[in-house]
Amino acid sequence: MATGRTHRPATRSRGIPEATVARLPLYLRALTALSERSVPTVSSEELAAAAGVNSAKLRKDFSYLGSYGTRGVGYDVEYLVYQISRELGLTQDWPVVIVGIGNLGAALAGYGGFASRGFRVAALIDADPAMTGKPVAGIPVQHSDDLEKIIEEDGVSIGVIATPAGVAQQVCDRLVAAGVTSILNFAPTVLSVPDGVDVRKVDLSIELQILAFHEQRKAGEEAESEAAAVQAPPVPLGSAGEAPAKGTGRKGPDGDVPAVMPA
Amino acid sequence: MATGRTHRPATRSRGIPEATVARLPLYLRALTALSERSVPTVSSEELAAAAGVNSAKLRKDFSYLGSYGTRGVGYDVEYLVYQISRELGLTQDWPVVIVGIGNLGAALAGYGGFASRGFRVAALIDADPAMTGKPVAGIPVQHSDDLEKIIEEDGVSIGVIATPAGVAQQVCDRLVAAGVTSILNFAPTVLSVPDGVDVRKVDLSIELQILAFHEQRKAGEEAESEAAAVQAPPVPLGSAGEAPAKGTGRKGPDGDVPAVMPA
DNA sequence: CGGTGTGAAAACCTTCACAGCG
DNA sequence: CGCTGTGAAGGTTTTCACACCG
Repeated sequence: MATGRTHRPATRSRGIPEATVARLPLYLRALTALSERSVPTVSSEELAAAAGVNSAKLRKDFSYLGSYGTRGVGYDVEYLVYQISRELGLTQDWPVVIVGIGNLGAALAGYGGFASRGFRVAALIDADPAMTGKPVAGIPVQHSDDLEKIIEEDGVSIGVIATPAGVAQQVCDRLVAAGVTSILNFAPTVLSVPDGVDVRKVDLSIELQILAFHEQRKAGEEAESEAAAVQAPPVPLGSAGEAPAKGTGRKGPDGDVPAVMPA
Repeated sequence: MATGRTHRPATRSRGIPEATVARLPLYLRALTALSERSVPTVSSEELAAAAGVNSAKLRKDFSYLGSYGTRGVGYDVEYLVYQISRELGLTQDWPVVIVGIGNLGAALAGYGGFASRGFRVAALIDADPAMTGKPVAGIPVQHSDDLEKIIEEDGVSIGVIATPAGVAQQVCDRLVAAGVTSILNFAPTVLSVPDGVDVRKVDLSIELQILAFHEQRKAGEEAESEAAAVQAPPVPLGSAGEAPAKGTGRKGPDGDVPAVMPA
């Protein structure tokens, strides 16, 4: 998912696997909840359940951070919260800019979990002059002409792109040129960035499509055995099939199966 | 990421790796763009670039679907669009309900990429009576009392949860009880669901934390060599320590390293 | 005894590199 | 000749299972 560098031959040791990094926030959330309920210690089994993973994975993950547990007892909640926060870099605060204050951008600006964990919305930026000055979630929107100035003045290194897809790459380029090195992209486009810049994307439509895939499969499962009919093997028949139509459409490559390409 | 089942010992063949499934939507998007520009064929190299992956991976991915390319030429764009759509189950349309019409829910309701690829917002549901009947993105909000009725009448199998974390599990339970078998969760909670139900989550805060981790590492890289000072090894000294205190910030815990657990 | 920490095995995913087809 | 399709190699992640410690 992350694009830029991420490799680096591991100078000495200090190499936490990416998969583990991606789970640390989950653990942290579960631990924070425990902490709020003043639970002093927790076992890998309990914590794993709360985080929705299995305990072997959790223990292995923690083993990359160091030996922070007590055998026969479990983990000290407060202590672990602190260690994970530190590992994730959440003991410092990260100013963040959000570019593109439409529906989504506004929702993000108002998102609580944002401020809670070390992130601070340093600025909201939009290209629409009509938005300039209007407060969204208590923060006045600034015009995108000032993007570079804002980034530099505030020392922002993380940018969130919530613009339409069409302008996302331009916005990205400007952010990067101004010094941003991590980008969270909500626009449905592939961003290209120079080495050393990380991009993560969040795409509703992709998530839904993945769900649809599994959903479809569940439906097919009922009629399971060998009835290789509607959407099965990669060669035979040449029945109907009816191709797409609208958002995509054109004629309708219909012979469905290989053999010869339509067009 | 997906929670529920996903395993199943692969009854016969028909096993597209999860990682591949997760990329199909990306390919589809890139292909759709090419299709709109009336590009007839594309090579694995070109398509891979457009989708932001490398070409070997793309070819391997496609090989799980079948042999849809032409050696020496490439892939027929229209044909591939259709094959991938079919594989993902996008040739049928999927009614979707969105529960929780706050800022985020409203943004999702208005999201274009939604309707475009086979998904149809069948209903918007919110617990606030003041919202009931109010149109959001052209669709009137319905009250959550009617949740079960809506799901059943429309044959909805995909639900999107955009409620506050506190009620997400209850909403999830009701959705599942009413027949939903795929859930996209935007609330920052781990949902537990019975076997056979898929959950995917989207969590802004987690994504930001992952970025922060890499960002922090970049910063540390500048002072690289062996100056094992600030955030290094897992054993020595035993200075301050000072556990955190809720929100995040407080003093400036700096003694930093382990040795003894605070608490 | 109970639960962590971890080698070793298994599963999964990516990349390489090239045979083979159009 | 050019590009797909794919075995095989290499890497990463997950799971197992148990030694070891409090």
